[in-house]
Amino acid sequence: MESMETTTHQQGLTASKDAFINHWGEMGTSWGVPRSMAEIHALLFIEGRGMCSDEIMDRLQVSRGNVSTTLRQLAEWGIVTRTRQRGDRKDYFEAEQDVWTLLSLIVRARKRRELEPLLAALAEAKNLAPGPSTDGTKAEKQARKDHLKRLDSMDDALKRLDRLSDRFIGRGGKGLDVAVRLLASLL
Amino acid sequence: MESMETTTHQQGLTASKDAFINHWGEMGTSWGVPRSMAEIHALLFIEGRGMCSDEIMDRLQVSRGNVSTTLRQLAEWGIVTRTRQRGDRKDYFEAEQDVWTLLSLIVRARKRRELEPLLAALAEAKNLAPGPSTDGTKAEKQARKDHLKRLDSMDDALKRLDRLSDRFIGRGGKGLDVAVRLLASLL
DNA sequence: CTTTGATTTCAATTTCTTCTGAAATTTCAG
DNA sequence: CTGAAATTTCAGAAGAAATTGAAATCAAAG
Repeated sequence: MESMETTTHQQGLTASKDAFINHWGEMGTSWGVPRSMAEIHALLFIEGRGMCSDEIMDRLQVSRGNVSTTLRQLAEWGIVTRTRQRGDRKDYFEAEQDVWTLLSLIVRARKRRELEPLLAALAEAKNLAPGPSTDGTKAEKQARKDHLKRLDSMDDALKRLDRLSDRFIGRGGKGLDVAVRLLASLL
Repeated sequence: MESMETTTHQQGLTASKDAFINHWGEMGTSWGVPRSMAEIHALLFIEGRGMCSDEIMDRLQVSRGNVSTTLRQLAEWGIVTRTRQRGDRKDYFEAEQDVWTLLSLIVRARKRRELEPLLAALAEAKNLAPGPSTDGTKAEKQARKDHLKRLDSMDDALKRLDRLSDRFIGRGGKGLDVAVRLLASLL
């Protein structure tokens, strides 16, 4: 019976999608991303087509407000694109389908939001630190020197990562892919 | 007046340390790390010496229970080392001082806790997905094929990252440093 | 073995984040 | 301009996560 087969397949397909969505949402929480945001993204990714807010609400059982806010953020980060279909007032959203581009966009957004402010903070901490003047006991001088060294080593490492991500993630999208293949090939 | 100079320097040093601790704690929260855990780590890093729980409690104003639990986790991840001084019942803790080793340890811990479970979840999702049998409409067959392709592309990318991190982060500690310099030199 | 000092555990609490839902706003067709 | 259909906003509710603190446990010294 043809339709029974089809039903079974559909069930499997849906179960597989659900599993993906659930786990992606779970992962989100441990990375500081709200579960529902990760789930909405996972849904759009795994469906691979434009969806409107009503469909998303129904499928994931989340509120309209949540969907609206979340989609705006995802769109800001470039992970999701808003499109409209002619003769239809609704907005449709679809997720970036290329995984490396997706990862690049995520890295880029986090770099902006978090790495850059941290670098600014390190600069501030360096400013506050006393310079290497000659007074104080020997131990005090050493302590000031060591402190600056710690700040510098942290600063150096993060700046290096910052520049690297500019290079390999900047523009295009395949940069990350290239970098990973390159590293892998160099053992 | 010598002691005044010294006082000023001490103040600057403390202010600089505090700034570092505060910002590191702030960063922690946006990466899903409890603020107090990030702060405790920052304190140990920036002091660069063994500290006992009482000193940490006093300095950061956090509870004994919190300090105990947090230090155990940091020690589990290898970011912090527990030591004892002879003739002293207290435990002393000090943080890894090499920044690249530190970053490696962080990446390793997150990989274990999050990347590996996600890879397992993807395998599960693949299992649940219907295979590419020939029945159903043309559109249905295509949908099954596309779905598997999405899961595979995600799986591929994450597995690649998983393997890379094994290579460059595994053992030692300087692997990350090498990888970053390598990439930077290759433009 | 007992005492003392330290650490661990965990239920209760507090704090912070996320989510909801309805009102306000915007958009567009007619 | 008007009204229908959609989106956005945001105050409050719900929920999740972090933190406390005190009791239980453990460990070393005597």
